[in-house]
Amino acid sequence: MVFSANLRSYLPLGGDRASQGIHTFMTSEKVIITTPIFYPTAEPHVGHIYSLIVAHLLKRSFHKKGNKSILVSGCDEHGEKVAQKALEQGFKNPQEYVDKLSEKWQNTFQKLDLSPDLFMRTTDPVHIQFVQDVLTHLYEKGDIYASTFEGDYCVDCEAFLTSTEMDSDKNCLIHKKKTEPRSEENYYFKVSKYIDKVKDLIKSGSFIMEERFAQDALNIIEASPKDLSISRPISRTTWGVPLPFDRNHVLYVWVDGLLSYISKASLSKNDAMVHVIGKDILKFHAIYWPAILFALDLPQPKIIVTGWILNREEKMSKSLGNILSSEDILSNGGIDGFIHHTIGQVPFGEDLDMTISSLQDKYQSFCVNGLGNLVSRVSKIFTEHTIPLDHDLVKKSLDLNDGILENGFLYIDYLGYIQKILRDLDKYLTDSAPWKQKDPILKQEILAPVAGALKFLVPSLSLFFPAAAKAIDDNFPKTGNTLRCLQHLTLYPKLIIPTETVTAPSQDPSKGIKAASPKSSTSQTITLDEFQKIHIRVALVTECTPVPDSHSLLNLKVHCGDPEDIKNLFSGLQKYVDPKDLIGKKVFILSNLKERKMRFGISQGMLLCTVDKEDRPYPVFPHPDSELGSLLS
RNA sequence: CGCGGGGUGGAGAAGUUGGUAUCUCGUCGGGCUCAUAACCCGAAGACCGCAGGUUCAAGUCCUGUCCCCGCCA
Repeated sequence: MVFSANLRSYLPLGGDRASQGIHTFMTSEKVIITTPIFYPTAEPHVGHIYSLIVAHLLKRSFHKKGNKSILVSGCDEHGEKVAQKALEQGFKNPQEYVDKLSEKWQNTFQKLDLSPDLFMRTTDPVHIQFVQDVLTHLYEKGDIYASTFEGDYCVDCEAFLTSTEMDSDKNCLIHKKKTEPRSEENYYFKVSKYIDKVKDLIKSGSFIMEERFAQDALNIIEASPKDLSISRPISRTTWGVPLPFDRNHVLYVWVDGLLSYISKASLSKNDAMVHVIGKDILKFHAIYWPAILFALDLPQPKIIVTGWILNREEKMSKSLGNILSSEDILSNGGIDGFIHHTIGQVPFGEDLDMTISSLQDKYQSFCVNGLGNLVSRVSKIFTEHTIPLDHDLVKKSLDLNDGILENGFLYIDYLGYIQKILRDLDKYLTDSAPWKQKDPILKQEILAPVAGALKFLVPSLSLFFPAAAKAIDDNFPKTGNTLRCLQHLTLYPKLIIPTETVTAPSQDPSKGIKAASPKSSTSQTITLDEFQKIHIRVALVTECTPVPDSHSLLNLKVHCGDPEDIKNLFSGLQKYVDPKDLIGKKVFILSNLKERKMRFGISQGMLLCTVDKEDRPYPVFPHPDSELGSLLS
């Protein structure tokens, strides 16, 4: 792919063509990293969180390379629509409304542990003063002029319509009403004065990450009006920053929003800037924003365009009801699974599919079964040893931190490489079988390189999973060449999925289901037919003994009314139930479960239990009068 | 013919300058029992959208064609 080389040229990961981009950052006083500022009336969803994740990842990368940085995110609180919503919701004034909303956004970020260094609100007096200073400056410079806009206005939309929003007779497609020609006085920013500079910037290749978006941007320039309308008359809305030179107008929200990147983070000539944006807002960041920065004689940013997160291949939108929220992330494994799902799955700029079950999947396979389980098995038996730094596994981990990051790895590759090392460690453990080793010294020697490798992976891991990395680091304290292990560490709890997924949703070939709303996908329904395939019967326990060599299993012999037809069952109840208490009891078993060979024998069914808060199992007992063999129905 | 992206095992994706089709998940079989029902090994499964062409050789280059998606506030 073309963009790979391009991407390397300015990400802090380094690479062949790194010189220009990296140089900018390495010599800069600080790097301002931004996400888009969000529209507060929306519910925070995975798309917003994706851009925050990328921004945080960049910040940690810059930090690793020794750059100072400040992460800016926030809410875009002005504009006609916000004012309108505030009114609808019965707020006295828009300010009260946005106060409430932005608090909600800040709380969400905090809950996800993704708070920015600077949470911008465009209603902040400092920001407003800055914006007005900028406007005054541009006005005095002659870059802003007044002009009359003529167009087709729909009274019900309260907006000028474009040709696609009207039929051939200039009727509004939404309201089916004739539009009226209207003219409105507006102020314009002279984009045209700087457009050649902007084009050159785009063509330089060090501005926008992927060539295809650069090409997009150039196409958009050709198709756009020469100058940008930056004001709205107060007859339409008063909820915005007043133009300092004409109090009958307020500033267009987009300009207000763009300036929030620097109004409090204070961009100086020696600073650098990276904007993480979605591809839908390319126009403002790739054309108007650089033009404004040129006009202000400030340094130009780099732009990282992220793709969309799609749910069943539809762009997420409220109307489709297929938005995955921050709550969905938290209740399906949390942020680390999400990070692996996004950063580890597609390069920046590509779209990716995400559903509740894919979120669960990523969390379960990478976090729980991968990293979490590895840490668990090592920390269970490892106590204390010197680290052999010459071991291959340890060397790989060290290399990853010292060299490979500088060597043109993309994040997606980098994360993949970490995963590869984790697999190597699992394989090493299986092959060298330290649990078979009776001599504690030799056992420690086998385990030492794995613990060491984990320890040295910490800086790499912390790029992506700072909390988990810290937990590992703390659990394996190092003094001199000695590594200790404090406790058996469970990094990621196993995901408890509230309802049984009877059929794997990912296999579902029906394409009609578009709105995989959180609600419907957590309470998946099955048909009666499907339920009737499940045979849950009353059975009598005839024998019950602990399984030798097992610390958790009980071996049960049961029958469903015919004493000749004995079924062999295993159940992990040893720690919780006295075997004698079960003998002679009626229980529920899943009787048509496929036979499965286990280490201790053949399992021909499943004893049904429920669990308490601690996951402690309790067998379920039928009514004493229940007939043996009768079906639960 | 508006611009752009895409069609590769059941799912999601790699596949730079043409040279043995790769990875993750899932499925099946085996191993292991330290670990969170986990981990390790192996296997099955792809007419690379379709049709032509260039070439000793095409997922990759060319032409045509069908389908999906985004943008044109």
